[in-house]
Amino acid sequence: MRPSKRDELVQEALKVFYQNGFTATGMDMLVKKTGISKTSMYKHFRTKDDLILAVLRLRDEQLRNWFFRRVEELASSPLGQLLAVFDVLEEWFQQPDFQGCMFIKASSEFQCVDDPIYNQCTEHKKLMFNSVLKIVRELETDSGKLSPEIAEKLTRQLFLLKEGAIVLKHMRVSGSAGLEAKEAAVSLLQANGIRNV
Amino acid sequence: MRPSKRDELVQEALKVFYQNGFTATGMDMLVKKTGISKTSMYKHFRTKDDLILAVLRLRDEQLRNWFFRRVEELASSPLGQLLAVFDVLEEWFQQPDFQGCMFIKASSEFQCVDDPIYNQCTEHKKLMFNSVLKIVRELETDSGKLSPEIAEKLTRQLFLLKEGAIVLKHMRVSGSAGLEAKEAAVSLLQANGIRNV
DNA sequence: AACTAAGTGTACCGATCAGTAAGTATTGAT
DNA sequence: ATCAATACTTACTGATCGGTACACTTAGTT
Repeated sequence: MRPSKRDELVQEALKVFYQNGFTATGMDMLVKKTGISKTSMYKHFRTKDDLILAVLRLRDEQLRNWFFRRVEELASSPLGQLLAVFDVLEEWFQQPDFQGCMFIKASSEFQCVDDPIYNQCTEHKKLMFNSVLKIVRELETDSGKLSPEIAEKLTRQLFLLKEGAIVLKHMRVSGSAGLEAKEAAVSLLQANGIRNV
Repeated sequence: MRPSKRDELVQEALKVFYQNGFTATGMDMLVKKTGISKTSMYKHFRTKDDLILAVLRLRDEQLRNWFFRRVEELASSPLGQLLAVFDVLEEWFQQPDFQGCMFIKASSEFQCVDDPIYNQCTEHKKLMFNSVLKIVRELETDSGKLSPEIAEKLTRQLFLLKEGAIVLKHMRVSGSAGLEAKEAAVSLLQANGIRNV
């Protein structure tokens, strides 16, 4: 198999776009930073937007896999995993190269509703949401599982905390946004009658 | 006094930057959209970044004034105002030209910690935070006001909900993010022993 | 009438933008 | 050894970038 230039390009482009922004990063800068020739880039991707889409696909895979693998490493019960979500969030924030959520940032630069880049960003968030929802559905109350409606509502509320934490951490408004979100999450779980929280 | 071209420029530039992004909007596009000559622009602002800073200053003033005036119109008690924060948030989301938070987006494009634009964005968030904090400090529990530490912690949690709602609304992940945030806020207030919520 | 402040249009600067063309070097499989 | 795929270098396109130079108009003040 090929550990090809293409993958190498996408990986490096991810770093540059993440740190420098999408519009602000020119293809010539990518040539300089990756050492890959422009001809070669355009053989793999027809346009810059196509490259960005590939970068976002990689990031989606990377982040979701890493995130929920860590969650599973930290806890096995549904309740434990749900709380671990916020611990992993904080882990992410503490990484030295943390610069916010790539998808929030990309959707800030490509806001048009029918832009494929914008839509890929929303798709990522929906996938993250569904992964959290899956955990919430397994939670135990004193009277068994949550109703589907309550589970969805609770997940939406927890998701608000998560996204807010990402933004406020990136904007340096809050130093420990992950932990604050976790505390708030505990309150929300208790308010919904979750056992043993 | 002059209702001058300068103000006109900043107001129009705000709209264009908001809908189209900062880096993606060139000065020539601003000429086209505002009808103001480039010479004139550069007589008022030395650089594009200076113009952006002026735009953000205007936006900060506009948004904060509007937001908390609406909050005061909707309720007079501290508890009522705090809940009204999320109603006003939802009002904002329902405006047809809503395109997310200008400061979150600007800080996505200008991420460098020592960039004046980035710093003005964080400043706006801190001002918003302090305004909410001021309300929280007036809340009544069964045993009087909240301790300063609890008040700050609660405000941070509510702020997470607010920022999360902005992002998820902008990314069309949640259709009624303001109301969801409000429900979550109620739970957090109850969890902190606030009276009559 | 003379002066000033604030605005305009046009043309330009060098740099960079996304993307292409043409020709050459490197590589691995057969 | 040959062949084809892949990547390379260099140079280029036309458009646009942020920003400037210069000559002109307009309006208000004195």
